[in-house]
Parts: sequence; structure tokens; C-alpha cells
Amino acid sequence: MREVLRERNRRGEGGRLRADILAGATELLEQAGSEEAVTLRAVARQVGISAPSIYTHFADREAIVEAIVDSAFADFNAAINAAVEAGSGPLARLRAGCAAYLRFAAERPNRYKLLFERQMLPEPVDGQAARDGPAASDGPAGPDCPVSAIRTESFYALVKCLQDCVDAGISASTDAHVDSVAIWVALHGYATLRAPMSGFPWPDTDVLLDRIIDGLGQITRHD
Amino acid sequence: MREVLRERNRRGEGGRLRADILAGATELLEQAGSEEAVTLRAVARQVGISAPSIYTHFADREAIVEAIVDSAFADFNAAINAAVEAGSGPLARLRAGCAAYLRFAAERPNRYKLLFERQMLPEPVDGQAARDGPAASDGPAGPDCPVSAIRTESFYALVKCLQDCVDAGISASTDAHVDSVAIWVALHGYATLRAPMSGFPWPDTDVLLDRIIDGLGQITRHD
DNA sequence: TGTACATCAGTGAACGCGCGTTCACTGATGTAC
DNA sequence: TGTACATCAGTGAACGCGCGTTCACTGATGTAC
Repeated sequence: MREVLRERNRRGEGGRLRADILAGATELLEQAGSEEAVTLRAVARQVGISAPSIYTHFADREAIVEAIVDSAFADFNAAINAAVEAGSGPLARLRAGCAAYLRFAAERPNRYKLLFERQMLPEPVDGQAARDGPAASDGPAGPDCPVSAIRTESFYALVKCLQDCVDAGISASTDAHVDSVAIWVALHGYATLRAPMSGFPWPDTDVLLDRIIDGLGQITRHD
Repeated sequence: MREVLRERNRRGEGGRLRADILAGATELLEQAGSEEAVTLRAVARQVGISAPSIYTHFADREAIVEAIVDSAFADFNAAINAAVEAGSGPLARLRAGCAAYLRFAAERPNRYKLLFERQMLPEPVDGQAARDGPAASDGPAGPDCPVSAIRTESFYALVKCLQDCVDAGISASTDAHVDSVAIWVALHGYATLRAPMSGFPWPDTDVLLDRIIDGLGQITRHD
């Protein structure tokens, strides 16, 4: 691995290094394949700085990984939102969102794994409120868990897509929450199994996606 | 961590240590939560021996982890087989197998994760043969991949359960393979997401399982 | 039955490695006067 | 415009740690005679 040459930032621009560290760490994660590869020293090598320099911008190794997760969730939500908004009609929007989900996981497998396989802090859920949607996303989330909303945003976008299908009379679902959970776990299962079991006789992704959406979304009519 | 006192094996019984190492490593994996915790030295501490003793029975660290995977797959397949065989009627057998799948993952989460999240060697698949089932499981598998059959055994049990439902006229599936893949990825997704996202408003496991089986298995009648 | 010896299960010390983190520091940059 | 100085981005050496692996070894067990 060749050391990257890097010019010292000017005064007041030290913050730029933070972005460089984050980018380097993300690249390292995607190349090397697992969170464990994101060591302070490896990140420093990747960015072309000495290891202690990182402490100016991140409290410790864990803080780097958390920053990767936050930025990965932002990318993830943006990719799915864009796909959903590009779709015309409720079913097309639902399908586009799910397809974007699988595409994100296929193109950035290690970042995707990091999103959902880390131990997540329990949200301060009070049952029914959580079932109704992410109320906290209107304003900033509760003081103790500002990251929760960003982690469930795409799920609730899925619930909304499915509910729109119900309202349009093309889904027979009587509980969009439960059926969205079912769709989500199927997408996640495929996203995580597909790559490591490359020798398995997988069906075509689009065929499988149709079966998941039609079967679990209880789609009754394709318009 | 207290050191376990351990009597030296008698001559000719050195092989017993192998089983002790495997058991200790498995316990360590389940307690500590990830494969990385299974270090040679940690296993040695757990078993109550010195680290170099392990080399009598395992070539290296990786060999221990592989042995855990093999034994975990054997347990996993046995649990599912037992559940399927206890069911009466094709749908009950399908549901019992899937429920046993989720139960195994819930009770031994770290062993379950190890089963399907490791990079798996591609099988020598020749397309149609693999789709028809694990022909090699009648005898020993091919010389280069004796572990492949054990890793797909439960999947093909699922395919058989679903096909039995089709044959009994209670599933409308026209492709038991594709629909079994869909059920499997949904089970896997739930199995891996449920624990780390404990704060998420999950539906009841049985309710979700019913939606997965009915929706993806295209169940038309409950007898 | 007694004894010398081969076998083998398991040990203790040591190696080099990469890690996270700390500490005192350097030297370029911008600013006050 | 010139210069002394404060600021701040970033460094280099060092720490203790746990790791995988190696090596020469120990000492109990069983066996040949």
C-alpha cells in the first residue's frame, strides 16, 4: 500500500482532515470487508497521516466507525428516497424502493452490513407511537437518541408505500406495518446471503423481488 | 475468568482434548458474541490448557472456527429435521421447520450468525443438478467440497416441505425452489435483525411467521 | 514381580506483530504591533 | 513594511497489550524384558 502524499491544511481548515479520515475509513471498510479492518493505524495509512492525528477529530476508534454508520445511513436513505420519488404510481414506487434497497446492498456490501449488523441501542419506544410512525422525525429526535430516526426512516418509507398501495386498492394488506416488516426482513436476508453464498443456485433477483413484493405485500392487481 | 482445572488425559485418549477444545471454543463464541473472540489463547484459557496444546489437534486458529461451523450445521440440521418429522401434514411440517429455524437462531444467535455470514466456498454447481436437489447427499459429496451438502441440507428440506404442500393442493406455488428461497431469506433476515434491533417495534414472531409462510409459500388453504 | 525405556499429552518461555493510546514536540501559518 | 510571537495542524517515539506460532522441554503412562 503506497502512502498517500498529503499537504498540510491551512489554519482554520483543520476540519477538512475529518472528512478525509471519514472517506479513508469508508474506503478501507469497503475494500477490506469488515469493520475490524478499520483500525486507527490502517485509516491513518490510507489517508496519509500519522495515527495520532486522528485524535484531533475523533475521540477514539469507535467514534470513526459510528461516523461511518451515520454517513452510510444518510446515503442509504437518500438512495431509497430518490428511487421511490422517481416511481409513478404506488406499486411502482414500492417496487423501486425495494429494488434500490437491494442495489445499495449489492454495490456497497460492507457498508450495508455495518448498517444493520451492529448492536443497535434500543429506541425509547412507547409501543403504539412507534407503530404509528417516526413522530420524532418532524423535529429533532429525543435527546438521548438522535440517530434513531435516521435508522428507521427507510422502513417507514416502505410502510407508507405499502399503505398507499392498500389505499389505491392494489394491496389486500390489513396491517401495513406487519407486512412491511415481512418485506424488509426478506430484503435484508437476500441482501446479506446473496454475496457470501455465491455458489448457491439463486433465482434471478428481479424474479425473487417480485415474489417478495407480491406475496408479502399482498398485491392483488398490477396496473 | 477462572482457570478450569483439568486432568491430563491418559495415553491413547489425547483425542478427548479435541472435543474439549471444540466445546470450549463454541461456548466462547456464544458468550463473547463474535468469531473474533475465538482466539487460540482465549480457547486455551476456557479449556484450562496452554495455548500450544491446541496445535496437537488443530492446524491453526481457522481450523477451530471451521470445526465449530461444521458442528453447528450438524446441530442446526438436526433441530430442523426433528421439528419437520414431528409435524403431521405437509403444512404443519413446513411451519414446524421454519419455526425451528427461528428458534435455533434465537437461542444460539452467535452460532447461527457464524453459519451463514462466513464467506462460503462456491459449490461445484452445474445449474440444473443443483436446482433438483442435493444429489451428492446420498453418498459422500464430491472430493473437493464435502461440507457443501451439510450447508444446504435444511434448505432442500424446506423445498421438499413446500413441494409436498403443492402436491397436497394447499399451495399454489408454481416454483417451489424460488418460493423456498424467498421464505428462507425472510427467515434469515428476521433471525439476524431481531436481536440487534431490539428497540424496533417488531410484530409477534408467530404472526410474522404466518405471513411469511402464507404469503411466500402461496398457501391457499389451512387444513 | 521389578526395572529400564519409549511414548505421548501437554508445558513454559520466547519471537515478532499490529494494535490503541499517550506524550512531548515541531514547524508552518497567520497576526499584533 | 518588518518582526516577534501565538496558534494550531500534524508528528515521532514510546508504552503495554493480546495475538498466533515456534521450540525445546517435562513428566506421567504404559510396555518389553
